[in-house]
Amino acid sequence: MNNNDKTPHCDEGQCELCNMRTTVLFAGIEQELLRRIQHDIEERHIPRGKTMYHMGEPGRSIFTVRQGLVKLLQYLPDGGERIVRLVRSTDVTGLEALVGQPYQHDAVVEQDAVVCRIPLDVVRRLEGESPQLYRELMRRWQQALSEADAWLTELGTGNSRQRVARLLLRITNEAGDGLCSLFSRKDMGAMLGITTESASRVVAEFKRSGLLQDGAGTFHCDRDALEEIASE
Amino acid sequence: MNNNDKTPHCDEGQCELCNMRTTVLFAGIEQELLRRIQHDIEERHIPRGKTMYHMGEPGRSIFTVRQGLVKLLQYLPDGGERIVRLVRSTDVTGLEALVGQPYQHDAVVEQDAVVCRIPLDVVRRLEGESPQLYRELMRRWQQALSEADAWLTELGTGNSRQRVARLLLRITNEAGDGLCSLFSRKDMGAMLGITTESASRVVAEFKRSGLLQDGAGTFHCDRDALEEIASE
DNA sequence: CGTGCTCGTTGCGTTTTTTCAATGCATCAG
DNA sequence: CTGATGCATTGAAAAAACGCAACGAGCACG
Repeated sequence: MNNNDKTPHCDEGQCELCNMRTTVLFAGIEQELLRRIQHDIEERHIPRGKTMYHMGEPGRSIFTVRQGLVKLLQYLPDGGERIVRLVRSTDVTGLEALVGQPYQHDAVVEQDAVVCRIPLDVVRRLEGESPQLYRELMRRWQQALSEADAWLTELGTGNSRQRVARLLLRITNEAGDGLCSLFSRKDMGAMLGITTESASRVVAEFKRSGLLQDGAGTFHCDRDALEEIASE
Repeated sequence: MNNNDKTPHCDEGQCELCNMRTTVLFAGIEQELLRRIQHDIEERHIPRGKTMYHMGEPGRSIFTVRQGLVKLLQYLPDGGERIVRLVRSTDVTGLEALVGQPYQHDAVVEQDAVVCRIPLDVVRRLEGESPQLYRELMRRWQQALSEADAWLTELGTGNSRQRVARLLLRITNEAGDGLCSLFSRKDMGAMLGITTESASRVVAEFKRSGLLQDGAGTFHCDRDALEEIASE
């Protein structure tokens, strides 16, 4: 169904050579162990708009994101959708599969992504041999939980100007230069619990007042001014 | 500082006899193992209003809740507070301690609680001997995460009538009889991201229209009507 | 080149929520 | 008993957000 770009195993570099080896899930796993499982790990290049997995589907794999950005969606009784989390480089998603649950979200690629799909039974095999992995999994879980809490506290409270400001601060957080690429107004609304129009109005206002400067695909944020708004 | 009611070890029943043994964290742990650690597990009776642990404190224990209800609080830049999750019977909280993080919330008792405090090193000892425990911990983590997502999707979206209705459905969920004890309007507001007054207005309206019937401390909810409102 | 489509923006009237203030009720200490 | 305190409720005006519609820019497609 998804005719994504698949490769049977990492071809840009074996897992043991993977540039993210020290930061991602398998940090601390012995090379020897890693070599044995790398053929079962499938690297996928997934373009914007594609769905990695669907809510309710039985979870047979977990995914580490190497590049790009993935949004996790849940749905309201009335059909509206809400983005509950963003998954980016070095994050893991689909962890619910590990405890036998179906996927809890639709995972939709927001920026072209490269992910590694790790089948459940591979994780199981590793678990048995490397208690390190447990520690690493727990860290990921806690990270997701922290993210969820922050999402609720920062992005789900206050008026729409504050929410948009906090969102902008959050997505420019990593790079200190205040640069970021913007989400669609619809997505912003779904993240902040406001309407598309409200998101648009605030963004437009920020642009007009120079807080947000357009620049070839990416924007530049006046972080100081935004922090002012975010915490007033 | 907290002069809570402490007992050095479970006195109402040893852990191996604990009535919740099959449902809580140690489900599946061998009796023999359990016997060796039970003296390090401290049962606490904590009255309403007390704080189990504070945000930012180094996490040295995790807690299983046996009775009562605990709310997890986070704070906004402007000083406002937000309730991000509720912890109740058979739930575990303070898991962030397991990955070396300070507590992420203030944990405040909402209904008189009985909790078991499990020091980190006890968990560590068990981890080494019983891989079962990992499975169980992951389940808890996932549960907290699901709860956080649902909180965001259900309680953080829609107008105040819908939010209150969903909250009521949620807290009457377990018992099918539609009975529940109500939170203060302030807490409801902090859970739903609305003001105390808005929460009060909606509750008062529900009472007037018979959706919510007062009855000696607890209330009775018309779940059908509430579902109607929640999903309109 | 025109057509249809999506998306961001903006206007405008309506609805919802907030904010500030006042009132009533219960509890508790002295 | 009495005054203080905390909490729920309610009113009224102001502020914020929504819902709907219109418009224009950009883009793919035939």
